[in-house]
Amino acid sequence: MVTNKVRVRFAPSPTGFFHIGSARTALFNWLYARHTGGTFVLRIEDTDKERNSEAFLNVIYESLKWLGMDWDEGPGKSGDFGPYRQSERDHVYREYLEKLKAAGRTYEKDGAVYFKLLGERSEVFDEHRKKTVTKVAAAPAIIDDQIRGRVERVEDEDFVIVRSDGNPVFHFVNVVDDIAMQITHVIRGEDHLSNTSKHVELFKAFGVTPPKFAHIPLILKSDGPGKMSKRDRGALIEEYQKRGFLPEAVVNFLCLLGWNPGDDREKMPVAEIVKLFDLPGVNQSNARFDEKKMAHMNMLYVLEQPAERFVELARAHLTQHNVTAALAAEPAYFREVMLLSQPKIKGLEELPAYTAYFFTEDYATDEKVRGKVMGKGDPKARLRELIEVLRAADFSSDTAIETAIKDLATKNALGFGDYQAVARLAVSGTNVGPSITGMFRVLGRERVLARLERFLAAA
RNA sequence: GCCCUCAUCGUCUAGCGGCUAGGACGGGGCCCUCUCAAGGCCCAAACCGGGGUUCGAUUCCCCGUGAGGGCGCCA
Repeated sequence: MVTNKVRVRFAPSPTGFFHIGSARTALFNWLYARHTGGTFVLRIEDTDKERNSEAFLNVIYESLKWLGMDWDEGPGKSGDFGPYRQSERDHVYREYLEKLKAAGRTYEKDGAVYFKLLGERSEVFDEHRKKTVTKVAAAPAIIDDQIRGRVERVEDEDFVIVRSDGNPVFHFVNVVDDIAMQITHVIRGEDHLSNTSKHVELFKAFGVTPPKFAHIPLILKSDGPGKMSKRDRGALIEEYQKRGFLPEAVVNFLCLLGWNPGDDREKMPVAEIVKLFDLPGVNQSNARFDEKKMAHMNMLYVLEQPAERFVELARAHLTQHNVTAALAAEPAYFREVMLLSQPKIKGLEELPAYTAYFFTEDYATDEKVRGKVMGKGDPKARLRELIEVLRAADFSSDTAIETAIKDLATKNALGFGDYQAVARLAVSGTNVGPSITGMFRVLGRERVLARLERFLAAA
């Protein structure tokens, strides 16, 4: 069965947490598959038995699902090219190894199987590795790269394809599976570019035309030298999930690291990205990770969430973080508090602190703010006036409350702010929060009056 | 050390021989305003260096320099 349909694969190895760089590689593969109407294959490269773990494997599945990258073939899916875990494909590797042996392209040394390059051999002392190695004067491998153009590199040393313990190594299984799974485009990080000459030699040895390669730029750490590593802040996908980032914001941000639609657009729905994404649009230079820009993108998505979805997201986030006081509240009240907060926060992670005083009478008071607010005029007198007015005020809408306070201020030749500041301090303990009228309306008359009186008594 | 890749504001980037070098994040200022945000307007901020090619280079070529990657019986 030969088709010209695009088949791409994302081939992570479960040896660590799911990294932002891996996520973007997955994303570019997924986008390309969806853009071309091709097939997105998930293949697990778990040939290193020592370092693999099922826990990490689940993190990969969960992260991909969370980001909305569904795979067409792979673990948990049917497919004509399975199994999709390399640990279960030993028979395939054995079969392909025989082909290489039959072609006289292998030899054994120290119990390991080596792939034999074609060309003149000579012994050379390698300064870097401090040992003598056998160099092969091979013809350069041609890498047809969709992003970098034609790249030539000479592979000049035989390399191990099966370890002495019998397990095949990455370069070998990677190529074998790309052949067996009929992969048409290999989209991966630029850190693999130098290795690609090994892969090209293997493809040639199997008599197969190599797939198109596309080596995408790397993501560099935001400060300091080198590429992003798992220890860097912002490196782990599950961290974004925990912090309440919206997956569509993460996807949108990630796709902009090394790609752009060709114009000024940045915030785009994923369907639009799928429509516009193509390999020639991918940049060639590495990108530095910028947490602030990521946070900004997230805020844009928080702002535009429909009310019901936002409340749902908020509940999920507070549940994940065990914010019991909020979760115990009446659903209708919870909803009002969250919707009041939505336009004011940059991310879900602000929610617990931002809304705490709505769900407890035991909220802290910011002493710095207290000092500032209580030092101006006669705040206690204003509180007393406000309490009087609120006892009879209409609490059914923000504007009704606003009118009541404005009338009071006008009567006493003061401004709205003269009442707002002290009332906010009394009711929330801080100077940060939603509009005072919204706060009053949601908290309700009883709660507001109780808090104002309690504050006044203690002042 | 050898090999590969890359190079525009601090950062992400647009530009594909002729532009006042555009946008976004971040920073600064002003406006709006019940706090804090958000938002609106404005400002500062870049073509790594040197040679070519060309009437003309940010753009094409070469050399430096810088950055990143690879050189495992890891992936």
